[in-house]
Amino acid sequence: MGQRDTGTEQLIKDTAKRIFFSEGKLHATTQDIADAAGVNRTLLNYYFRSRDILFEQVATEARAEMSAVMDTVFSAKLEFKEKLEQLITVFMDQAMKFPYREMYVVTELNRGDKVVPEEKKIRVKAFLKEISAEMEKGKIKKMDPRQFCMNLFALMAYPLITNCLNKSIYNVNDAEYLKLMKDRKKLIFEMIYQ
Amino acid sequence: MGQRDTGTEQLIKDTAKRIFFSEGKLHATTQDIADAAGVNRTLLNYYFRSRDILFEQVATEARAEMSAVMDTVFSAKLEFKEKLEQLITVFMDQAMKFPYREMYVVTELNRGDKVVPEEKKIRVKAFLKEISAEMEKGKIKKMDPRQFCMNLFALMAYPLITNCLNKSIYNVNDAEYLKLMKDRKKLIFEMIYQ
DNA sequence: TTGTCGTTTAACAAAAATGTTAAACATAAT
DNA sequence: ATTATGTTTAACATTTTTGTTAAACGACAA
Repeated sequence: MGQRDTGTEQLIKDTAKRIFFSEGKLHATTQDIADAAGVNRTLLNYYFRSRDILFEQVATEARAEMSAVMDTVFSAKLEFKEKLEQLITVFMDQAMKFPYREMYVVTELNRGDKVVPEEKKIRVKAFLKEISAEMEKGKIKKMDPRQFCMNLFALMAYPLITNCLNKSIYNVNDAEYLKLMKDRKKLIFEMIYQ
Repeated sequence: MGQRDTGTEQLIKDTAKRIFFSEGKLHATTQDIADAAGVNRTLLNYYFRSRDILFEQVATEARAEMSAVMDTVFSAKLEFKEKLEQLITVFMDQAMKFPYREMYVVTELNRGDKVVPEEKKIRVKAFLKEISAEMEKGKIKKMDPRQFCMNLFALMAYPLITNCLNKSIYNVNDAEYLKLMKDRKKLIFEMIYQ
């Protein structure tokens, strides 16, 4: 029995993710993706049956990837401070590769009336508790731990999404921008942890 | 000569903006917009000639609106502290009305290879200088003033964009979410200004 | 009232995007 | 070499989205 697996299915998904998550071309068509992958568009239907299925699969995997990355950090047996440092490193590296990934998930949610699956909340809840504990210790400023979380992810993700605007407004080139983003890792940590 | 102006042109633009900027339906078609506005789709072509022209006009006006709001604050004759408070109030109110406005601009930029117009940078530059001055005074933590700006706008804009995700992750309803967002105004100020 | 002119509509046309089919191709097993 | 089976392609069909046209409508002025 010939189980050939030429890797085309994966290539298509990876290309779609690159276009959506890295290049931020949220309006890309199946033809755009096929062209970028260097394959016949029919293959998208062959492997995924329909555009909607492909797009949703991409969105589902995006959510899973984000969760996976976060969960490795969340469940690590580390002191809060170290955990936070690692979270920033890991998340920022991801966000620099795929700045628009969350945006894709959000816009796909706004498109239909899909509901985000009721998973992982447990991990988040545990992390929120760790944050509260750290506030009690006076290590971080007291506030609603959810606000702390939102602050953290906002500081990491947003500047990368608005890349093109920032470059224009602040007059920075690609290299300089990359440096600014790298510096942010340390900066963010110092900002939210005293 | 009959200059009637039934307000339809404005209605169409306002509806498009609502769908794009408030509801975050970045994939909306001309038909979607016409339906939402309760007008015949032909009118979109009558008033704007083509979809692309309408969409670009919406994007252009979005940039102008954002600039206008910011400029009123930037050019206000206020002490830095008061200016900052006002900026947060004004921007957050806007962001709560149109959470996806910047996203629309960004995705429209990513779509083609448009360049963002070389305007307003002067105002921003002046504001960056004010920030530097305030750092010298020890009022805010020393850092690249561009980082300070990015922090500020990230903290304000991001949680609203990821609304649907946050509600799910943090298990909050609409009312609670609204309160969290309102509280952020004060919280953000206290976070970046000592 | 009648004609003018901006507005709106429905019907039609064109273009763009997606989906389907059958056949060609390639590789591994027989 | 032949067969079986998964892969790829081109041609075609369908659906969706966008654009055009001519006619209907409605307020206003002459």
